[in-house]
Amino acid sequence: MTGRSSFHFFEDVWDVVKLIPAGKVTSYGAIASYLGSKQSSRMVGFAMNASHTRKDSIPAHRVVNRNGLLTGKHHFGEPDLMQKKLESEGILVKNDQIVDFSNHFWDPMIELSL
DNA sequence: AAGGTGACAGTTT
DNA sequence: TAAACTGCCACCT
Repeated sequence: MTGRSSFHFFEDVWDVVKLIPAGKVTSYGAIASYLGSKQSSRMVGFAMNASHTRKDSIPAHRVVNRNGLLTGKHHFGEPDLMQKKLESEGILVKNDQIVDFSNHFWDPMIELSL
């Protein structure tokens, strides 16, 4: 490694997001932490924004902030589309917040560490 | 080419 | 206690 920062942060983020099972959700910070840059949670959100430019279907609706709040719902075309998708997977959302968030939380650091 | 932006999170004042 | 600042790194103009 001669200082070559070939970090495809976005691709790594998308790869993790695609591994999130239906009915589960995770946070930006959890993904960033899994990638080794827990302070880069903002980039994870930005990667979600860029996910629209990808041909691959990124389940961005399974990624919320650490409060379980659907902060990115505004980027799904329709404001309620994110909530609909989550509810369609069995996740109950109330007032833009995931009910029983910790019960549906999927930590890549743990699940992918096996 | 350089600067500003962004769907967060943690720390400090 | 709550509010504000900083860190982080790729993408867009």
